[in-house]
Amino acid sequence: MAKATLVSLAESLGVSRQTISNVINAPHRVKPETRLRVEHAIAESGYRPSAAARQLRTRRSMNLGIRLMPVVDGINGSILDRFLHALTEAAQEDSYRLTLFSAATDDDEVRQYEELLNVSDLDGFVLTGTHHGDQRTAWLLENEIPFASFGRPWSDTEDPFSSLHPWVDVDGGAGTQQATGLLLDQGHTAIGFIGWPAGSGAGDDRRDGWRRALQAAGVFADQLDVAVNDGVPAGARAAESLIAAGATAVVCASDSLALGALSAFRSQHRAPATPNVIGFDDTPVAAAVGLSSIAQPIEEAARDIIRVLTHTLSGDADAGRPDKHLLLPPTLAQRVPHPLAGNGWLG
Amino acid sequence: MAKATLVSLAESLGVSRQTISNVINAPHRVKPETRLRVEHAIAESGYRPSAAARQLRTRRSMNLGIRLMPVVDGINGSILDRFLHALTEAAQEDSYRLTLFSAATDDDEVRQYEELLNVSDLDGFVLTGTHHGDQRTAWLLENEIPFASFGRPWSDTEDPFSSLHPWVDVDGGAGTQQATGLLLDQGHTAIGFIGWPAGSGAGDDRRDGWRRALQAAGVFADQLDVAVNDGVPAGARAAESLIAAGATAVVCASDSLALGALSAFRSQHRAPATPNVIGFDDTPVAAAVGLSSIAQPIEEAARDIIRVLTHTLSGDADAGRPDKHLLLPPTLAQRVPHPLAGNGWLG
DNA sequence: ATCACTAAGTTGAACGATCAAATAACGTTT
DNA sequence: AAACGTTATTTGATCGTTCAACTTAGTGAT
Repeated sequence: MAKATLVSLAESLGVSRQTISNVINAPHRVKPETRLRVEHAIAESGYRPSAAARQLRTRRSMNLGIRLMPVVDGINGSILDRFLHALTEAAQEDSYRLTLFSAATDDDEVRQYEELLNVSDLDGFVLTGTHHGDQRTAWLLENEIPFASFGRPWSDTEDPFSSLHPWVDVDGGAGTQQATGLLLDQGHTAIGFIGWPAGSGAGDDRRDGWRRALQAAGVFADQLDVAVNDGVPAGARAAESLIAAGATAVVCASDSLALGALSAFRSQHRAPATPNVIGFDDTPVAAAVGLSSIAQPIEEAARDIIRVLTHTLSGDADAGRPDKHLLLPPTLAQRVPHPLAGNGWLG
Repeated sequence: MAKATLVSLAESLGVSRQTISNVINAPHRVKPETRLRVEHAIAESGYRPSAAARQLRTRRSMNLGIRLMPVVDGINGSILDRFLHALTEAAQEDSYRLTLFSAATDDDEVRQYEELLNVSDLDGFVLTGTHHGDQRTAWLLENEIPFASFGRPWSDTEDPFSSLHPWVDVDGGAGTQQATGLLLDQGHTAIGFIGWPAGSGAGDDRRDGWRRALQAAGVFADQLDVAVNDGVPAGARAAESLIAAGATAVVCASDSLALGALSAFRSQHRAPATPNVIGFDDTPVAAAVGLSSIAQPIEEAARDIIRVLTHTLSGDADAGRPDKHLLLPPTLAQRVPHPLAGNGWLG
């Protein structure tokens, strides 16, 4: 038998196409009796509405685009995994779906926007990893494509809370500040920071948190600040230099770096009774070796991003509108390193 | 100005809509001169074809669905990341896009198929992690939905190479067999295997490879076979019991297990000069600690899956058809453990 | 009996592309 | 110059919905 459509179903039932459409999209408009009759016929015939026809008419695809970031490091990458998951589920709950695309660079990402909008109807985009002078947000704003970003718009001059596009971010600085505060409470004064080279927004923010905590405590430790590219070996080397400079504890911008640092402390037999290395992102590996780490509420962030984006898309009035800009607080996952853990992840 | 369509563009250019359509879809049919004129006008007007209208007419969405598996373990999860990436890129090259969805169980996955087919037009699905008695493949076949799976159809009675649906898989058994062979060559005879409880298809296949290698060498080692659920701690405990039983080397069904095993060997100071623990999947963490591991050609697998699936969808004749069933050989990434590595990942 | 209102259902007209068939333009051959 | 075969372009119909406007019937107030 031929594939069922609204018309074919309507004919066989003796009602109009619109009635069937109403059963699907606005059941309250149909008399319960006929509704049941139609619903039964739908199930019977295996009728499936054509999404294309609906999209053509309603001008909405219920599809959101998201870029799959290049795999950099299996350790930190796992948080992206969680994010993608939460995002998919949140979108699903609001009847949206996620369309993947991959791009090597930001420029490439913009090219992909163009391409995707040409061949696919996307209602909006989710951005991750915003940074200074981000070309992508500029392009999207200019072309009036709806989007929301995980990451605030980093700018030296403008207040992120007055930005034109919705965003959700985690207050990394508050996290490192809290972590540093904890180490201070435990009696450490020579607390180092291992982070990334300046300019990355999120990285600078994390460094600032560490600095703020020390300043508040009246401790001067600017010389205990190291900037390296991410990775376990780099973290170990950085920690070695910090130990040589007298550091007794470190806060790190990532778990990869922290894992290296932990290893450095252990191999120098400088491990105190209480945890003295704190990582960032609370990855599974951190949990496995008992590394304390700053945990981002990533699932919550994903839900908020979807909420704020779908709200923009639904075009509702501002009444009852969720906040367009959200800065979520991280939490500190405190752990006691396993007695054997951390010794020699990679020298 | 209003949004440009084929008709509005055609009018302003003094040509017919079909000519513009041809410029986009079959440029060779249009006189170079007019083609340039049209192309210029397209760029000028910022015209974007409506994907929905095209889909409605052509009855193809160029969209493939893929389920995002639950995050289980940051270590083994990273291979899924690579797979998803490669799949996205391969799809992109063939002008297909990937639509994500998540499902907690297989039953749930089938429900999602239903739902997705109702609200979204998907041309097909990519399945991962096939297993014995897989409900999903059965449902998809019954409803005549095109799909391809990463993972052969596991069955005790039927030959996977005569299965009705296309699949691509990696010959895990060949990998563990080769790995075991290498350990035999190095003089080990008491070689253990740490794998998962029977029934998982891929897991059983890996165990079989180990067994085949030992049988071929005339070694009997059935008592050195341990089945545990995946994880670093479980691997460590399993290795301890194997060491107690006299094992001098182990092959593992995953890097998580291998990491635990490496740790167990080190903490018992039983580390020989040559690597005696071999993992599976060649994850970034394995690379970081210098763990030898069986590497799946995951990018190649992804490309092959897309190729075979898109071919099915294009409906071309069997001539020039790629193989519907592909079993790819893994490779062994041999590494020398870092002197400090592996000591106490988690006892 | 009239009017206003709501509820239930119908109908014509889009939405914006592609397919298939028809026509126009053009150089070649007879 | 007529007939022919390509190539270039146009036209009519169609894909399957939803929107907006319309009919019809039923309810209750005036």
